[in-house]
Order: sequence, then C-alpha cells, then structure tokens
Amino acid sequence: MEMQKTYNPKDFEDRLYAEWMEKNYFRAERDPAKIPFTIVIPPPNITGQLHLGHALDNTIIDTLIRFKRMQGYSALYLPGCDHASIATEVKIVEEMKKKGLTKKDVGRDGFLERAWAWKEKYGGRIVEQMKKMGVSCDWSRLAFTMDERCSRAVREVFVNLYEKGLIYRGDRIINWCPGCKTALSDAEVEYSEDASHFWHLKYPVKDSDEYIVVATTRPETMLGDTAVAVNPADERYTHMVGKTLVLPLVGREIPVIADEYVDKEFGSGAVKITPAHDPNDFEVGLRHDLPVIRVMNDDGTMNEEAGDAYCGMDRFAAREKIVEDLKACGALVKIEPHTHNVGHCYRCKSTVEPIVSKQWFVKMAPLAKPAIDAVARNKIKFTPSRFSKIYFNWMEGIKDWCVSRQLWWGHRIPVWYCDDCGEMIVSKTDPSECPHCRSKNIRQDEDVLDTWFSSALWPFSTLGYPDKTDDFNYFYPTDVLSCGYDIIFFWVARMIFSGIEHTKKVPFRDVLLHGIVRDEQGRKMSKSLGNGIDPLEVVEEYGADSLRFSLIQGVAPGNDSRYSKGKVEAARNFMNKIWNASRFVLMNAEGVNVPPMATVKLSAADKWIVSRLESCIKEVTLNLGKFELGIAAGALYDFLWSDFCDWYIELCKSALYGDDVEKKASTLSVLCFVLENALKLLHPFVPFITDEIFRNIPGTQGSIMVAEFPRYNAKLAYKKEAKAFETVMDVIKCVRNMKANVGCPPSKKVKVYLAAAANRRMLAAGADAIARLAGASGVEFLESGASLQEKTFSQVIEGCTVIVPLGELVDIEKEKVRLRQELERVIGEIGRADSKLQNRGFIEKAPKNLVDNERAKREKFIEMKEKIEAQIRDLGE
RNA sequence: GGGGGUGUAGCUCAGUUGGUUAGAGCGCAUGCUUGACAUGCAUGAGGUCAUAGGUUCGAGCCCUACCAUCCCCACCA
Repeated sequence: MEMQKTYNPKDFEDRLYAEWMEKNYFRAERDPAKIPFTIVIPPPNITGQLHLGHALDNTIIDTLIRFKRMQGYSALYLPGCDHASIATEVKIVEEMKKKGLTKKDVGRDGFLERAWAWKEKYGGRIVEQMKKMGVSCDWSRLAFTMDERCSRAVREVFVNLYEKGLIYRGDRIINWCPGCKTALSDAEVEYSEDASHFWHLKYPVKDSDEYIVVATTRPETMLGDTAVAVNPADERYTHMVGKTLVLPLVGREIPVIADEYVDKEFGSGAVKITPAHDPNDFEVGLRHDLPVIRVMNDDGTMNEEAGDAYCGMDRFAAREKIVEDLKACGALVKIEPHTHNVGHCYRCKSTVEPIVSKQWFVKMAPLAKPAIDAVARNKIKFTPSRFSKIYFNWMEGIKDWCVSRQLWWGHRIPVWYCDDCGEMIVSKTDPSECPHCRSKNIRQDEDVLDTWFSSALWPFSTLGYPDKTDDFNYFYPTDVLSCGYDIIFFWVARMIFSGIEHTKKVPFRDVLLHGIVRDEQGRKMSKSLGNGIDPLEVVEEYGADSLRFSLIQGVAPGNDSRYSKGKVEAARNFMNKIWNASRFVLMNAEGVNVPPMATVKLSAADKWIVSRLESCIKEVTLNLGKFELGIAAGALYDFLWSDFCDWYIELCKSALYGDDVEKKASTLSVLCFVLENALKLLHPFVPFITDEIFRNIPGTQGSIMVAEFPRYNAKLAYKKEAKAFETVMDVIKCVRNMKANVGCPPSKKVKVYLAAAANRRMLAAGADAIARLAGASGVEFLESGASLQEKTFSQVIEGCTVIVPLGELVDIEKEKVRLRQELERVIGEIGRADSKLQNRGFIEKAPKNLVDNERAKREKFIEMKEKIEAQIRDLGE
C-alpha cells in the first residue's frame, strides 16, 4: 500500500465506517456460545445537535464495547434518541412563533405533526453525527423513546403502577412553569440566588387597634392568604392565636393559627399562610383545614380570585401594584433588600411558581427502598464509588414524583374520563367506550408524561419489555450504564427503581460516571456564553480518532475535564506518530517474506520490546476492566511513542539497513508483531486509524474490529532479559547526556569506553546500538585499573562506568564540580537507604522484597560512590 | 443548613492496594535537514505534592483540623 507521509483521517474514516456497516460488524447476535455485554446509550435529545458531552459519552461507551467485542463477548451498543418532551416542545413553539403561529392555531394534531417532522430531521442528524465519531452502535436496534416498543412499555408501566396503587392523581402543590405552562418535577427546578426584597406587611386584628406584622418575598401571594401562623411557644403571640385578622386590600377575614412550622427567631415570628402558592403553607393548610385560594393563572397572570384590581395582570406587574396599594393604605411597614433562592425552569429559565394543581404522581417511598438496597448491597456499583453517597442522599429524601405535564409532545397519559358516569378508565389499550356505563362519551386525559418517565424504562423498553423477547432474555440486564454525573437524579436513579420494580432485576451492574467537559478556562459550555464546541467541526479538522483520544487521555472517572485545541492537537500528533511508525514498518517489510515471530531468534532488544508490549497488554486490559480509560490510554501512549518509536524502531535500523538477511527478517517479524498487537490494544480508543493500518500488516486478515484482543503471555515477558538490556539503554542516555553537557554536537562521533564487571556480554551485544543511538565511533571495554591517556569524561551508572574522551572539550575544573555534585547526590541516597535499613521496624514489617530491594540499592550506590571518588582522584586534587 | 469535589512543575492534568530517586502533555531553554514522522529527534531547567497536626517501619495517597476554590441537595416566610 501507498501510505501518505502524514496522517490524513479524511482519506479513510468515512470509507471504513461504511464498510463496517456493510459487513454488519455492529450487529450483536444472540449467540448462546458468547457472553452478552450490553450498554444502552444515554439517549440524546432530539432538540438539536450533539455537543462534546455526547462525544465523551460515546467515546467511553464505544471504547468499552469494542474492547469487549474483541474479547469475544456479544457486545451490544444500543443506540437511540429521547423525545425530550418539554425541551422539544419549547423549540417547536419558538419555531412556530417565528411564523406567527401558536399551539392553539395549529391544534394538537397539527402540533404533533410538526413535532414528528422535527424528530425525523434532528433524530436523523444525530445518528449521522454519531457515525462520524466512529461509534459501533447496533443501528438495527435503533430506538426512540416514543416509538411503538417504548410507548407500549410506558403504558404497561403506568397501568401497572396504577393498579398497584403506586400512581395517583391529586391536588398537590407542584412547581409550575408559567413559561412552558406545565408542571415540573422537583428535579426540573434550578435554584439561583436572586436579589430581591423583603416586604413587611401589617395585618390588622378585626375590631381592634392591634396588628401582626408578617414578611414576604412574594407580596402578590398575599391575595391568597387564608391564615397567619405563629409558633405555639411564642409568648409574644399567645394572646393573638384564635383571633381574626382582616386581610388588607382584600378584606377577607383570616384566623391566627399556631403551628410548629413557624420559626420564632426568623423575621417577626409570624408567617402569612398561602396554601395555594407555597409548599410549606400547603402543609400548614392541610393541618389546619384552611381554604386554598389560588390567585394565579397558568400563564403567570393573576386570576379573578385576586380581585378586579389585579385580575389579568402579570404576576410581576401585580406585585408592584400591590406593594403600592399596600403602601397607600398604610399596610406596608418597610422594605428590606434580601437575596434568596428563586426556582427557575430548567428549560426556559422562567421563575417557577409553586401552585396547587391536579396532577399525576408516582408514590416514591415503596419504589425507593429496594433501589437503595440494590446499591447498598452492591448489586449495582458506582464508579467512582463516592457517587453512591450522592445517590443515597437523594433517594432517602425523595418526595413523590409529579409525572404529568401540560404539554402535547410526549406519551399521553393512558387515562380516560367518562363524561356520562364520571368514571376514570386506566388502560393499556385505547378504550372505545366506558366499561362502566358503556357510554362512548369518553375523553383521554389531556396531559403527557414527564420525559424521564420513559427514559427510566430505557434499558428494558428498548429490548422488548413488557414482552419477554429473545433480545430481552439475552441482553437484559445490561452491564454498564455510562453517563455524566449530572443526570444521576434525572435518569440513573429512576432507571434503577423502575428496573427493579418492573423487571425484578437491576437494570445494570455498573454505573460509570464521567464529568463535564468544560471550556479552556474551566467554564461550563453553554449557549449563552457561546463557548460550545461542535464535535463535528473537530472531527472535520482533526479526525474522529484525535477527538476521541483527546477526550479520554488524562481523564479520571467522575472528574470534570477541560477541552482545548491543544489537547486535540497533541492527540492528532500521536495519531501521526502511529501513522508514521506504521509506515516505517510496512515500508521496510515490503517485498520481504516476514517469518512468524515464534520461529525467529530474538535479540536482546527484541526481547526488551516484547517484554514491554506484554506489560502494556496487562496494564491496558486491567485498566479497561476497571473503567480507567485514561490510564489505559496513557499506557498505550507511552508504550507506542517512547518504547516503540523512540527506542525500538531506532534500535532496529541497523538490522534493517544491514546486510544480514536473516537478521533483517527476524527484526521485521518482531516489528510487525509488536505493531499488530499495539494496534489491537489501541483499536477500542481509535478505531479508524488502527483498522486502516492493520489491513496492511503482512499476515493479517480482515478488519481489526473483529480481531481478538491481545492476551497477556507470560512466556513473552522476558523480565530478566529486558532489565539487563536497559543497561545498554542507560549507556546510550549517558553518552548523549555527556555530549549535551559540554556542547558536543550529537552527530559528532566519539569513542566510548565501558568499564563493567558483570554484564559485559549484554553490553558487547549492545555495542552496535550504542554506536548508532549515541553517536559512538566504537565501543571498547576497559579492564579494571586501566586508565586512558586522553582527557575524558566519565559517568557512573548502574553496573557500568561510561568513559568518553572529549579532548579539548574537557574542562577539568567544571568536571570536578559536576562529579562532586554527583557524589553528593549518591551519598544522599546512601544515607536515605541506610536510615531505612537501620530502622528495625522497616526490616521487620516491610515486605521482604522491599527490604532486599533497599539493600541492593544501597550496594549499588556505594559502588557508585567509590567509582566517583576514584574519578575525582584521577582528575587530581 | 446538609453533602461532595478539587488544590501535585509556568499551564492542563495523571498518580491504582500506602512501598524505588513523584510523572505526562503543552510551554520554556539548548542542540539537531540522524535514510517513518519538524504533527519530528536529543538534552535540560522547573515540584518543601495548599497549610498544620496525627496514624505508620514508611504518607502525594489514610485520619483530624484549617485555608482556598468549585459543585450538588434543602429552601426560613
């Protein structure tokens, strides 16, 4: 093959992906001979396009999937999208608004038509984007939260929960978004510290000069007050309890009640109670049987209950007017500046209003308990483990889940009401008549379900639930669930309790959480900051492999990371390095009949690189198993760049360019062996480049995607030989270092003398390497005691003294200084070793190998010390 | 109010079960057209691992306190 000089991913990424698709490599078969390994995608919203968070999701999951697939599992990466009820509806409303249309104008059916068209467009686009990232999803199983399968699961679950009494309808205080005009769950409200005011109001006692002062942050709600509460133990107010107050502006008579909820120390110690507009007040209202007066409409304007003066006004305008009116009638005592936490809709950012409303709720306590147990008893394991604490924290304090939404885009609640007999029909299938009175006059509930209601079923709804399909039986429960820690509450927790409740099994064994991808300055990427990065643009510029590698490299599970162009460039440079190393190997192998490695005689350098490869295999496999993708990627980076390229390839050159045909063939054999295995190890991380190169290695067949992942082979570990060879490398480094220290150009050949006692054979075998890599004109051994006539530099390394005659470059005084510094360092090391070895505790308690190690080290340094002292003597005191 | 993260080289970050002389990338300095790669090669400078105690034969790692910084949950009107 003709390989380009530089790595150019555009030449092959799309082509390879098309081929993988065509060959059906992504398809996970229900092979009874294989063990299944399943990951379902965190389904991206169809609202728009993918961002770097999705890219990270996909890279992590795809890396694990490809790894397992190569290990022989039937690996299923199940793709899909989420209908994102509220988010999509907001987008479509916006889109219609541009054309001057409202939801009302187009009607429910018209609206849904637009929504489906939107889904087709953006859902398709997202799939295309994912393909660009190289993910090996089984597209034949592509799912959508509103497709037939998932919808059936939603109905099944809703009805089952209803029949078990775990889902109910009732008037409760909920979070209302006046922007989206729908109820929200607690999880969908974001709080922020907003500057506001504290308005202190005076409520007069009926037929008296007395009054009570209350404070509020939302004065407009006073129109719905139905009591004022004080703490029963508060002596200031004991005499007031039971008296009647006259609500200013409204004139309604309301009681003073006593309730523990009130904090004596806070404010005036008296609280106005508005059951319809505050969660705490609602509870107080229930305890005291207070009327609930709702003064606000769904769109955030005041209603008739607010009185003619305010009816129809927006809540914030009404607030101003009410404050003015209160001031005018003398009911306003004072206004204090006050910052407090205000809830905002997580989609449209409008200020959320707590409002009493009739909604559907899922009863959480019975569902939460087994879900907590599953994690507590390690049936599900979080990585990193600290997230289980966060999970417990949330699950233990969980309140009932408001699941109805006043939206059109979503799963319509499977409940019908009979206009004739008033009965409610909860059904998995659409009824045609009322089963109670046979009336045809039935209407379906107008509302849809929270998006997360269907997301919660994702690991099993996508596999066929409620039917016990073959897929369900084979692939469920899934194995790993990987997503960002920011959706633990929204998604992970809900999948856990849903999975346990409806399938009687935990939906996955492992939860692997990753952090948020931030911008270069550590800020969250957001539309308002305009600092978002489109992964496709990065792919376009650098290729998918570079993006994937840059997202994985140096990242620990659960930790946030920063995206930067520099990181992608570094990854791209690594790809280029892989590319060129491969090009080097393949070019040299061209026309050569490369023998299998098992048949050739290995040199010391060969054994060294094979040994390094084996430990790399070990490390990569181990760390992928622990979800430590960053460490695994780091090990590969070091192995390929430092060990393979900087050392081994350089070491090979003399054999490759030499005349010894056999030697050349055996070297190529090792080069191909190591390259092939390294590519296999790399493939899960960077699928394209590895496959592109793999096909050109002599002796390989087909795609690397379906090759077997390398297995550690203890026979190839060559621990002793590898260690011995490192002395040769040390000599090379030492000579280079000496040259650089005195400004001798690296290309200038120098004679190298070695004084060594033990490992002469190895050093002699390495003479050629030393000559080539250190720029030596020759390597000679000095007998002990022999000395040279020329001026020399010498340096002591482990097991050897390296002596280089550098003639005129030698500055005796400078060299003495260096030697003395070196001596000092070595003496320091001896001292350190001594103090350890003289410590009885260390000798007795530390593992034996460590103690032996320390002894050996001490010996080594003492030997070095003596040699350095001898050198100093030679230079003359 | 409760919970959690982070703090290691100029910058971005690794550092696994506590065990060699604490690492990488980028940046910096010096020198290299060494027949794969300047998206490269070699050499080097740069760290009292936030601070103070403690446990241990041994601490970047475990414990306690404290400082800084970020996040999540709760929502006292």
